[in-house]
Amino acid sequence: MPRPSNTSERQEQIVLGLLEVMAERGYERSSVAAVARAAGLSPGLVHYHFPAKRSILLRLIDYLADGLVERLEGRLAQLEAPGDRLAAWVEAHLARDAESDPRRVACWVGAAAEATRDPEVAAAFRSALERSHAGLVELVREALRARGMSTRPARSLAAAIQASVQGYFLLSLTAPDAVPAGSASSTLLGLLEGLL
Amino acid sequence: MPRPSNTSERQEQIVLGLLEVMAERGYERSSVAAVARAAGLSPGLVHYHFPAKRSILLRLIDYLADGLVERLEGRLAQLEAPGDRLAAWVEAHLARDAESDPRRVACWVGAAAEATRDPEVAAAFRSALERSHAGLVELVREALRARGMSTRPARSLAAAIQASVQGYFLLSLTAPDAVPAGSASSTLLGLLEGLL
Amino acid sequence: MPRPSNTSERQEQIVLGLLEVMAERGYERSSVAAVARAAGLSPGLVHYHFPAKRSILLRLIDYLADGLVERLEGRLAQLEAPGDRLAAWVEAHLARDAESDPRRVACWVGAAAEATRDPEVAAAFRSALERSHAGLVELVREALRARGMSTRPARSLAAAIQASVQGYFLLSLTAPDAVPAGSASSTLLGLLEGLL
Amino acid sequence: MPRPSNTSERQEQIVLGLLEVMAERGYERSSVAAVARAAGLSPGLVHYHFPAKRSILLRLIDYLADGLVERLEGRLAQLEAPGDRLAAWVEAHLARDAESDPRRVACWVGAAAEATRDPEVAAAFRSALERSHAGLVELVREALRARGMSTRPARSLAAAIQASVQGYFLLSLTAPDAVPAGSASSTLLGLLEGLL
DNA sequence: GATGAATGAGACTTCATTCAT
DNA sequence: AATGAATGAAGTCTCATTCAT
Repeated sequence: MPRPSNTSERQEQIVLGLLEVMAERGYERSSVAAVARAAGLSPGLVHYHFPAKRSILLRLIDYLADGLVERLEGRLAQLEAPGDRLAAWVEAHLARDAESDPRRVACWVGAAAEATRDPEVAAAFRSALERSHAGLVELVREALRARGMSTRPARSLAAAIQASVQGYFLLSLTAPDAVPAGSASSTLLGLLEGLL
Repeated sequence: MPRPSNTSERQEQIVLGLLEVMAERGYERSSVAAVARAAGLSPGLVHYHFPAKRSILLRLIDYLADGLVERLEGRLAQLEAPGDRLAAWVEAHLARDAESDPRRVACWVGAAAEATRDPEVAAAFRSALERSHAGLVELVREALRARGMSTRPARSLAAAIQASVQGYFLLSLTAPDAVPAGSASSTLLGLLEGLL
Repeated sequence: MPRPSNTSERQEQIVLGLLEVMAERGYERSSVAAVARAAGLSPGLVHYHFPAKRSILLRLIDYLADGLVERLEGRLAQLEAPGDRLAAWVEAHLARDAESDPRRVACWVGAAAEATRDPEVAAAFRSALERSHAGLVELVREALRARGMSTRPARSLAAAIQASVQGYFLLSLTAPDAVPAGSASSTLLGLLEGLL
Repeated sequence: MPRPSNTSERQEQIVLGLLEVMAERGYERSSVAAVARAAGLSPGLVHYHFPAKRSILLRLIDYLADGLVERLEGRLAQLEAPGDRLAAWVEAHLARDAESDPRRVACWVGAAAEATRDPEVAAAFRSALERSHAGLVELVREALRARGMSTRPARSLAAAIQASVQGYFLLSLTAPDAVPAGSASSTLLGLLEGLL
């Protein structure tokens, strides 16, 4: 009687272990042993379910993107007005509510740093980013159209918004005092308001 | 007859070695031996001039800030109009010209990631950031005043600008395709224009 | 109602798995998991049918000897003249025809190396070697007798022949260019001719 | 005052450590730690002087070849007659005298087995073999010429001699009882005598 | 009989730091 | 000041073997 595979549960368990450890120590210093401990598993088992440490990170990046997309879709579902929808995108990223998890932000920025030197991580990171960015470009285009403006600068504008969001992530981790509490999403939306 | 100290030249040499290696591999993977090699020195000498590997990073963070401030002052020196001065700040950060060095950006983002988990690095990073951020807040305030607007949102606005800049740094390293070439500083300035 | 045992089929399957993997990677680097995969079985099953990894090797050594003896008997069956029979022995070992399998040679030499340090493997290897060597000594004796020569040097001669064969195996794996194609068995037979 | 490099002494020390351990356990089971211990060094130091375990083996193969060539040249120096010189080649390989070291033979055969699956080791092994084999071909050619025979079969004959030698090595390790003591070189020379 | 998860020891390798010279 | 050898801890990964199902 074959034993049912539990690889996907275990993998998620391990990814959550990395999420926890990496938020604290960064990727490089998250030893496989520590990740295993955080996941409540034996060190050997990690390599039974993942071929290498790096592949856990790749999966974690996906996992973070999944969470974001889900959150985004929840907020977009009920909105019609282009302006509202764009605002919802920004808030899904920047709102610090019960759902949001600072560990996720820390891992995300850590993954970005890792992407800087590892091509495989870079690809995963880009593709994860793309999942929210493609939607953003479209939302910007809608908003421009709704106000009768040219959609030409849509990509540049989307890039500016994305950059702001990523930058807020980074600042919230490294220099939170520089960002007045709660100002992030409202200020960014204000800037957009001005332009549109 | 003691030899004349050459510690400060040597330290700069070593800092430049780290700049080079870290841009390629990240901080954690920059071995002291590799840094020494890049600096044209022996591994032992590194620890003669620095107590620990981390102190090289602390010094590098300062070095990066020095470069930025210098660049900033050069650009601000000749400008009077508040709007121009604010634009100069943005361009000093985002312009990709002969002076700018992608390795510096890579190290800066790497340092940010490192600051996430090491308090001492965090302090150095915050203080380096502060050196350009304090000026930014003041420039924003000037610009608001020049247009007869309240200076109340100055800090929030400065934070948004800073976030955009940091985010552009991060995106330029991890997903350059998302940012239309040359759009960074002009788009950000456009957003500010809209608001002011 | 116990299931009928299929251990012996399974064991052969596993031995063939080792033959395949070991020819490629050597014994030490042939993981049980890889052997199982090559055999189309699960890792756990290997240890159900064999107490330890080493016992697969012991069985493989026997298996290789079986193949050789079978081949030998096929060739000897129809020959009467002592000279021909000795030549048949040599050719059974050295001919590279459709029946011969380079993987077997690789495993054989790998087993020899393993025998160097593991007494149990050494015993199995010696006993496998003996199965073809005993016959060889006898064939040499016959050949000497047939020419009216003393049979005293039979063992030494047989050893020389055996050494040549084993050495050709080794060279064919490590330095095939040193051995002109097809020269092995004819040259060795030529040397014997000269002596006899 | 720079410290004088001792890398080459250390490397030799480490190679001798591998010689010792590998003769006993084979290459794969010779842990770097055990090699270091045998060499009287700390484990870390081994990797300071060698980039990887494998490179120690490459160096050992060279070392073994050096020893053989030296021994060979000593024996050839004083001989003129082609027949004697060929005999000297054989004896330099097979004589078991005070100079000869069974550990070297064990390592040599182990290296051959390793060459079977590692291309870099294979190259080193082939090149080491070539150092004695090139001379052998020439000696055979001389001997044939001296007796007014065609030198055409020189390469095949040399291969047969080389194979015998390598085979005697292998048998002496795995089945010494099959080879009557002291018979190796005299029997092989006898075979050559018969042909020439 | 069969599966595949689980374990834990041990392998190779890297590296910050120390120290004799 | 400077060199480069030396150390020892820690990291990633592999794997024979065991065991619940």
